[in-house]
Amino acid sequence: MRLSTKGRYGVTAMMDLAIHDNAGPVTLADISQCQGISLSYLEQLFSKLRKHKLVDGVRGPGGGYRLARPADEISIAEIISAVDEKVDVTRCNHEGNCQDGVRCLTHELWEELSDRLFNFLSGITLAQFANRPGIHELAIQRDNINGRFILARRQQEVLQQQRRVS
Amino acid sequence: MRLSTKGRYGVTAMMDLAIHDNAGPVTLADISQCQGISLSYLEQLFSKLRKHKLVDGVRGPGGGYRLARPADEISIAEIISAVDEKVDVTRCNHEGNCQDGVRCLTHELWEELSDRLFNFLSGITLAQFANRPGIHELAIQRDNINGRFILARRQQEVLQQQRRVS
DNA sequence: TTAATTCTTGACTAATTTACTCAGGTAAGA
DNA sequence: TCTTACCTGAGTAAATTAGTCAAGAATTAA
Repeated sequence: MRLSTKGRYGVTAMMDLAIHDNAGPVTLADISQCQGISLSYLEQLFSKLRKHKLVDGVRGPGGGYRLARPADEISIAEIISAVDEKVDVTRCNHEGNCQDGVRCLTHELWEELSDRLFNFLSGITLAQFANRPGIHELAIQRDNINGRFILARRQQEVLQQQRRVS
Repeated sequence: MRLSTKGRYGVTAMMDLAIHDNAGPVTLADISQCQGISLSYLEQLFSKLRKHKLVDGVRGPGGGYRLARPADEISIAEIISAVDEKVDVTRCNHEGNCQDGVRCLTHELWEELSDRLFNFLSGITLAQFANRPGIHELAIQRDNINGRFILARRQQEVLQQQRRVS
């Protein structure tokens, strides 16, 4: 179990998707502007999220990313381990090289702590954050104020249709 | 909240101290050999642990480090934040520069998750690992087999006394 | 008192990871 | 066909990690 800013970026970006889940795909450019993360860096993160089947990419105009599964089936632990890429296999690989028993001992204790942490984060889903009362409305409202995102896009569509008619 | 190998080193080293707590100070050289961490790197980690009042250093022959408080009053969260040195203040510092409300929104959600994690780790103490039935006996036994640590040091003292007598 | 031991501090460095840039692709819709 | 936006990979600057080296201070044992 590891937790760095990389994991935080992954989780916050996924929260963003979850909040806008029912309003079409979200572009990385939007997330980039909102969260202050470089676009290409996000592309790398989402490449991993895609490979781990956590998001679906939708190409072409109007495309972007959406959650691959319902928000209540995606845990924080999944996101972090997808992005942070577990490393660091314990040096004592249960062979002859672990000559000192006490190392193994504290290793075992650490493994247990790590497991507890993972289980804790497995029990927390995106939905617990996205579906809280008021959050969704607040998001739409704020998007609207800033004149971007999905609502802004819808407005553009309306404008284009009006032009076509006239 | 962050969690890297540095934090793991800190926690496992502290577990080591907790296990040997009632048998005098533990030297960094011992921990270094047991855990496979370089001595000087441990010195840096323990410098931080000392500044955060988690351990006491005992100088001179027979010295080493011991816990500054009982193991049941030291939480994992304390150790990690002492060693890992919280960084990364959120970019949106509640001033005018956070122009996009959605950023603030996901930031708040992240903060909440971070808090939950911290509270979880605050509820886990060193004692929960060190005081488990059998652990302590096992540690002594293994130390004995490897002929090092406190027991080995005691044996040396006995031998030296015998020399004095003869 | 002297020597050995062990903590304590600081400066410096190699390796790794993070965060980012650039530069080109490819698929899908208008 | 043109634009949009995903997708990929190579390369890079900055930060962090992990470690080395060297000197010094406190304490105990001889």
